[in-house]
Amino acid sequence: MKRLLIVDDEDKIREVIKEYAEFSGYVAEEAADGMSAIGMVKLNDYDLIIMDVMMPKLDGFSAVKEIQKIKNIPVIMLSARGEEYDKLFGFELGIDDYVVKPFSPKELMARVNAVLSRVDASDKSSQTIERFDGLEVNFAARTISVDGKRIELTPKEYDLLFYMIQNKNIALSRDRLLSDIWGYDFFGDDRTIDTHVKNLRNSLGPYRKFIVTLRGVGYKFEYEG
Amino acid sequence: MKRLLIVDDEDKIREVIKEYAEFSGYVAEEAADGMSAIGMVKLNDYDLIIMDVMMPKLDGFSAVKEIQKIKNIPVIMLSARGEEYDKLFGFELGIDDYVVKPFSPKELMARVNAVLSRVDASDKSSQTIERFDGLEVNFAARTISVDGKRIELTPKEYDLLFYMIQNKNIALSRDRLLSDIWGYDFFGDDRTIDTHVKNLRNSLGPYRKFIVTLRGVGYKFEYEG
DNA sequence: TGAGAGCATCATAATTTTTTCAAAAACAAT
DNA sequence: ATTGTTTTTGAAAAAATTATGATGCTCTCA
Repeated sequence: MKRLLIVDDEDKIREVIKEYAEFSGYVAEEAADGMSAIGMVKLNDYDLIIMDVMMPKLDGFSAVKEIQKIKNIPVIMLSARGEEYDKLFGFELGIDDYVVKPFSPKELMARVNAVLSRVDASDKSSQTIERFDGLEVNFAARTISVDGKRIELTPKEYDLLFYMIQNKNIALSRDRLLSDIWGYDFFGDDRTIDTHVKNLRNSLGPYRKFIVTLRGVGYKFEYEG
Repeated sequence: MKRLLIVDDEDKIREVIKEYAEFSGYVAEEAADGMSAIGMVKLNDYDLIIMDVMMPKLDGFSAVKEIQKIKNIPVIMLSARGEEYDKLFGFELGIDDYVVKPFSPKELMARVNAVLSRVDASDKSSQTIERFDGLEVNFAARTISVDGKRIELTPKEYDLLFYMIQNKNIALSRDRLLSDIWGYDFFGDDRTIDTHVKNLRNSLGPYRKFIVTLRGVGYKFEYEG
């Protein structure tokens, strides 16, 4: 569950955003000015801050500046139409996106989702590595390693391996492999697959054994674990 | 190892300061006037600048003003006794301390230590610098340096590099790069990316190796550390 | 308004990958 | 064991992809 901090001096706007944010599955807290936003950031952990530019006491940019000294939190700035800001200036402050008022809550949430997923994606912990004995496959990084050693594959080898793993322990006919990996419009020889399987097996070294030949049918990635 | 830049038009004074600075464990470089100081700041990264007020070509205050536009570096000003300056004016420029000539090198170094430790302490949390071997990337300042040397990138190169780093170790398809960096409404050639990757690689010198080509897919910033 | 920077595009060179094909090997059934 | 069928393999041709260098366009700044 992600927590958002909404900073705007207009109660109504905060309300609208908060409501839609909660509807979208976020937990939302509010601050009415930059000063109290800073205080709240010190006390709590937020995943993202939505911050208005124009506010009494402490404007949005200054608040962001202070906040970034405390914690590194993604920020989306709200600015009124006609207010011109130097995007570069924003970048320096670590601002992730701008949304111009008036905006639709839906659009704002789309931006929130986008920023958060971007952050998540770069978070190492979300890297899904699958392990099959000494064979490690990292889909996101598009890498594999065999007994701890990085192995480079050709594009088709990756495609083939990834596809077979995603369908592990399932018999895969040549037809199916061809149409799913090569595309329905592939115009070539059945036996092309055999060659790629051969190459892939060679690349996998000892773990070639996971790729099983199904005579008369095709192949299968077999692993029970 | 901290690097100092000593800016003074009098050779003798520079010499004395440099000697004592190195004795105190700093790396010290020299500039004889404001102009060349600016040039050196552009090229290299310094942790602190010791700057004389009275200098030919470009006085100390003006030089600091320019330098602060480029990088945020702590400054200690040297001024002759009798020269009256508005301290507030100095504060606005981000000057951290004043030392009045004639000074003892020991006193000056004490001030240097004080300023640097103050900066270190306060800056820890806001440091958005990432290091990849000899490649330093400062997201906030939108600067990079290669083996300690400041490198200028074009806007697109920054965008590309920053995006790739934020998604390091993740395979990035050309589609994704295009839509996330150029924008979903970019209606251009895939191969445009290749050209920018080429430029970026050239800018990164030895660290071009971090940008890996993923044949049939796109690129990836690869760094394990 | 002229110089320079940055960018998109393109043609070509350099490189890698894919496909093809035929011989050898493996297999399954008689 | 023999035979017909299917798979594996190695090598070479063909195709695809990427790197690079050059070009012209646009925008900015002096």
